[in-house]
Amino acid sequence: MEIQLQIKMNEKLFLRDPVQSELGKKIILHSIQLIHQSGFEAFTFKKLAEAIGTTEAGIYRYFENKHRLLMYITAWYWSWLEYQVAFHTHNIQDPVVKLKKIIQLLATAVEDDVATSHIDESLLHQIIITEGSKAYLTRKVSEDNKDHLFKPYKDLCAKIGNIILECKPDYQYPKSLSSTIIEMAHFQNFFMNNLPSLTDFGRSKDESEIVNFIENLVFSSLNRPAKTEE
Amino acid sequence: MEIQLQIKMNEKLFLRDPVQSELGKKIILHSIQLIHQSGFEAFTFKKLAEAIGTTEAGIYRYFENKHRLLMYITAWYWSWLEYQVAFHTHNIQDPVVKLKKIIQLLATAVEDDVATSHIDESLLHQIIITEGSKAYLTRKVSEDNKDHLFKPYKDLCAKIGNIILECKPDYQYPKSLSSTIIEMAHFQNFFMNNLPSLTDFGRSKDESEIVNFIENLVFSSLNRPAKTEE
DNA sequence: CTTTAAAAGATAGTGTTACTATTATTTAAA
DNA sequence: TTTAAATAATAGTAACACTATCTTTTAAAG
Repeated sequence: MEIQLQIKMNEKLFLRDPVQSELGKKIILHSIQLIHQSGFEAFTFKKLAEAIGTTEAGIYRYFENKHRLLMYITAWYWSWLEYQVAFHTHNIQDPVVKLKKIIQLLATAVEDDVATSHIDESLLHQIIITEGSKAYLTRKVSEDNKDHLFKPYKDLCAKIGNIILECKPDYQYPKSLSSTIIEMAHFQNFFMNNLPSLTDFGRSKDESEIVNFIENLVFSSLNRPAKTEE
Repeated sequence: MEIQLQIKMNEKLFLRDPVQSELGKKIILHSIQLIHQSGFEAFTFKKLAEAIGTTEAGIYRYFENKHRLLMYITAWYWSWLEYQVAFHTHNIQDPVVKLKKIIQLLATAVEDDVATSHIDESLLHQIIITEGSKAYLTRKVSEDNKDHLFKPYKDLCAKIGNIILECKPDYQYPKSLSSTIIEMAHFQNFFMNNLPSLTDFGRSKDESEIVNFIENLVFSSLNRPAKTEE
């Protein structure tokens, strides 16, 4: 049985749909590899074109510029992750168990998903950790947001927020806690590997400790006894 | 009484010390203004030179490139904030009160500090929210880290970590919680203003709600009853 | 099997960015 | 008053971020 997973992307993310052609798929595949290798700053359409064996102009027919390409791959990642979440939490009743599963999915290295041949999810995960926030930390956020380019991220955040509310219906900050979980899963990973003294996992470099930390944080808050102290 | 606050910066951050000359101070002042106006991506040494009334080559005598300049102003900010923390928590005994004060300092807009004439801290605070993480989210982190360029950030993180331990000596993740507080104070602010659906403060756009959220999160964790549930 | 259109490839060109180098002028200390 | 340091002025280069145009290939439609 061979199943190919297709994620429908917002059309504003590209000029020509990359999944519709060989060249398009090569662009995605190689841009992930190149960005992973040398980082987004050093990544250029020229290098990408050389890696693929096409020309700069060829890439520009698919993506307006490299920032839009980054937007595309991050949006793809969040969509894919939402699918992963749906898949792995399916049939789980207890919202606490669900939420733990989600934290684990967020904070743990992913394996390459065979259902998407032109994308290496484990590389992508690494990229999102380092480059993901650059997709929105720009002056064009609001503009990009109006084009709904962050919808996958927001959908995932909303979904996690709802599960948080299932755990504790009167919790006041489901969305903020949700975005905190997402961001911290990545930031703590980046810090652990690059600025270890900002974390408590610098020695072990063990992702499961990030899971423990986030679980501790989240469930302390959600299991908190009704207002007495403070 | 007029007191000027001087922060000693790591010499690797610059080629020529900007606080030692008028031109240098202008570079800092105007770069903060320009980055605040149009963002770090759009910021160039040419524009900066024009704004100051000098030449590109003039700027290059002070800073190797614009990334180093960003490193400089972020490092300056964290040093200044550590001083603020020391100042505002001085004479406070209760570590919980201290920690609350720190959360408030991190998450709340700062007023311009008159003791530093060439720097507008309120603009700087805005810059750090949007551009701060770009200082370390690069391929050069480890290299920059070896030059101790992140020391101010790490010092602040360690300081907060110690106060966390004062609150709860057996807490397992003081450093991770500390970096989480710092990052979330900024990220939730960015989200609140730019991608409000990722937070629960999109309506009010009230910074004090960020303070409440972070306090809730932190003190749930620190007041957590000794292992029983979960 | 041929026409036609779309996609891709090849090539060239432009303005901007990120620098480096050189020389002249100002300023400020010896 | 000399001298050195800092600054200003100017020029130049390689890479980057595009845009334009034209030709060839490919693939669908008639």
